[in-house]
Parts: sequence; C-alpha cells; structure tokens
Amino acid sequence: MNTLPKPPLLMVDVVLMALVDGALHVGLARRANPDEPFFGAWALPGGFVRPQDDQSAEDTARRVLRDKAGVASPYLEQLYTFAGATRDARGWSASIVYYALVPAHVAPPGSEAFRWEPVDTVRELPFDHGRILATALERVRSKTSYSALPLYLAPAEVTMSQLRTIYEQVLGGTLEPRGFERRMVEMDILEPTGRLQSAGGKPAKVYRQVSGRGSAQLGPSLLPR
Amino acid sequence: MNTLPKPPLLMVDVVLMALVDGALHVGLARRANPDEPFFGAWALPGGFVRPQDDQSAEDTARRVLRDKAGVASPYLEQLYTFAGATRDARGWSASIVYYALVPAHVAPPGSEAFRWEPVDTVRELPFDHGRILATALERVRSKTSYSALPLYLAPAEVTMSQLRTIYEQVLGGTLEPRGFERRMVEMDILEPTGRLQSAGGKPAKVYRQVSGRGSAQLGPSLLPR
DNA sequence: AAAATAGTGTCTTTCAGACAATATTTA
DNA sequence: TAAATATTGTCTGAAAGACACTATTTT
Repeated sequence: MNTLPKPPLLMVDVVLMALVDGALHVGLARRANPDEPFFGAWALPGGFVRPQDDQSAEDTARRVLRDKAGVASPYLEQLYTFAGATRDARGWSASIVYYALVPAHVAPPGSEAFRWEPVDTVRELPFDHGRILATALERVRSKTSYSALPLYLAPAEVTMSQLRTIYEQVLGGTLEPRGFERRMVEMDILEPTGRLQSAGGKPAKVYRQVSGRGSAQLGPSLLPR
Repeated sequence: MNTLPKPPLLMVDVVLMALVDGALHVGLARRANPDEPFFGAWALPGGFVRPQDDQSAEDTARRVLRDKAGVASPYLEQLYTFAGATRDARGWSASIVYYALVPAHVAPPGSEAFRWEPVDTVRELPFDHGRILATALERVRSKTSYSALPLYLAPAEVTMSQLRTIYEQVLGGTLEPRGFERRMVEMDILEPTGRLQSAGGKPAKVYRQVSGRGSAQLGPSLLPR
C-alpha cells in the first residue's frame, strides 16, 4: 500500500507584547484543541492559515489575535518564518511568525484561555516557541535601540519620563534623560499638547504621539550623511 | 458535489546576487515546467518544499540554488515570507524567500537555463518577484551600510580599494577612502597578509578575510556606549 | 523647608567628514 | 618626470555622554 505524501502544514504564530504593571510581558494562550499536541499547555497564540478566510498571512495573524487574545488592531510586523521537518510532531511545518505590540490600556485581561507572562521569566514553552520568543525579543530590543517602536506600547499621550521608562523596561537598563530627550525630539514623533501632568514633583509636559510614526528611526552610520 | 479545500502551496524562492563585471547582478532561472505558470519566462529561482528531501526551508533554498543555478555554498539568509491568496494563480501560496551572496569567481556562467541580470535594469518579473527583488535590494543595501555583509561578494583576499569599490557598487555612490578604512578596521574583519598588489600605481596592501565575519557590524546608536 | 520629579545648560570627548599631503608604483 | 593609485595626517564641526544646575510641584 502506498501512503499519500502529506503536504507541509502552514500556520501563523504571534508574539504579542505589552507592558503589564510596567514590565514587558508576552501574551500566552491555552491550547484548547484536544486533538492537537500540547493540549492544555500555555503557548504563543497561533493557528493554521485558512485559505477561505484569510487573504494574507497578516490576516491570519489578526484573526488569531482576535480569537485567542481578544486584541483588535495592534502594531503587527512579520518576524521570521520557522520551518522544518521536526518542529511539529504532526509533520513538516512552517510557521510564519508575527510580533505585535499593544499599549497597556488595550491589553486584554487574563482569563481561562489567555494570560500575560513577564518575558524574562517565561517557563518552558511547547514546540520551538521558546526560540521564537527569544528571536522576537531580540528584534524588539534591537529596533528599540534606534527607532520609535516602543511608542506602540505607550498610550496616545505621554510625558518624556514615562516614555523613557518604557524604553528602559524594553531594553533592560537606564538611559540618560538628556540624550534620550534629544533623540526623541530628533525623530520628530511627539508634539506638545500644552498641558502638564504631575507625578509628585515638578509637573511634566504632556506630549501627543504624531500618528503613525512609531517606526520612525535614526539614520544608519556607514553611509555619508 | 463538494470541492475539496486545497491546502496552501509552500515554496522557497531565492534572490541570488553577485558582482558580475563589477556591477551587482541578480541570478534568474528560466521556468522549465510546461505545466506551471510563466513557462519559459525568466524568474527568481524557486521550488516547492519537498518534505521528503528537505529537513528545513534553508535546505530547500540550497537545493534550489544547486539545481537551478549550479551554486554550491553561498551566504544564505532568510529575507521575508510573501504569502497570500492572489500572488500565484494556482491558489493560496506562501513563498519563504532567501537571499544569497556569492563572490564573483564562484558565480556560475549564463546558460539556456540561467542568466545574470543587472539589478537596476531587470525587466518585468513574473508573480510578485519584482517586489521580492526590491525588498532584497533594500535589505542588502541597508545591511551594507552598517555591516561587513559585502565581504560575501568579495574574494578571500582583497585590497582596501577593491573592497571599497564593492561597497560603492552595492550602495550606488562613492565613499570616503579615509572613513571607509577606519570603519573596516573597527569591525575587525580583515587581517594583513603582508603582501602587496599593484594596479598601476602605488601597490596596495592585500588583506585576508577573517573567516566567518561577513556579518560583523557596528553598534547601534540609541543605547549608551 | 525638604523631597521628589522634570527640564535645561554646558563642558568634554568622541567620531565623522573633508581633504590635503605623502608614498610608491608604472608609463 | 608625469600620471596613477594607495595610504596617512589632521583640521573642523557635529553629536554623544556626563553631569551639574535650575525649576516647580507635593508633603
């Protein structure tokens, strides 16, 4: 008898990140299908591409986020595609992985099916999700070091020191207030609201995000300026 | 009657680049299968993942390069995955795209089935290969501006001005000899052979590539140094 | 007034760009 | 010797880092 060659599996997984209680967390979904591997375990939210429902892989990512995390319209960017014969016991598989950032006030609460875990103390994850998370962290930290990416983790209005704290949480270190302010101004991503906001000392200027500038960045360095 | 839902197609395409006659070229393969779209047209070399033959997507990329371009062991890096319902007339498809760099002396000659085309004057390509090529160029130029990536386009031994010319060809512009030399030294990717090599004027120092350092890079700029 | 927090001034060092000057070949 | 090519010296301005100082609030 002749076994039919199985086609490779095609899925999308999403590394969803937000600042919860001020620290960077990743969103995990409980695997809910008894017929699939790791039933009941906490894993990155993911799902198979549905050619009928999804026009693109990004559509799949948005559907997964909506269904498994209850998140509506996050910042979404393709990270990498993890593929091979051994990463999923069901056979050859490819997972197109996206990462997503949402501001704290939009982060959904935990539930039976969804929870937030601090990125630095996540326990063992199923499949190759540990490696995927590490890759996502690397990317987010790298982009944070030369762009305005962390704005997607921030509310629409922030003070300089709030934003600096967000950068520090993502990077894991402290930043010079003076230099930080200079670079933010240089990237042209914030405009003053004119209002002030106090947090127990001198009130801070409140800035509004200039819309859609979260990926503004500083120029590279080898090219002549 | 009930149409069976077709699974999505999974393929790998490769943007192969080399310096031919000193200018950056991309390798194109003639589409050889009469049963497939764009039969006879010149396109990026690609092929379906073969779960039986390939352990990983990178394996598929290497197989494609070997079979369609006759290239053995190039620098290979995943670029992006292009996926969606409309990019291939046969149905929902995902192409995991890699880009590859080879030094000029390893670049295979043209044939009935393979040819080199200058990256800036490539005619219309089938599928979304035009967009894929543009994305690859963007990535290579971006990495070139802060890393030693172009070493993979160079022979094992080079002079400073040869290497500078390579960078200039990739970036499309001229670079200051002084600053260029400083940055190369800083990246610690070359060691002197002690030999000299003349090209009609003062002989240049010949350097040897420090193995496996083609992706050495300068640090980012937002982080404290 | 003291503590807390925010924001600014500015000195110093480092780095990038520019380009002149020097060096060593071939024609 | 002139032309070609390579390499180095160094001046200048801009940017980054460090940090002290000023400002404005709450307690």
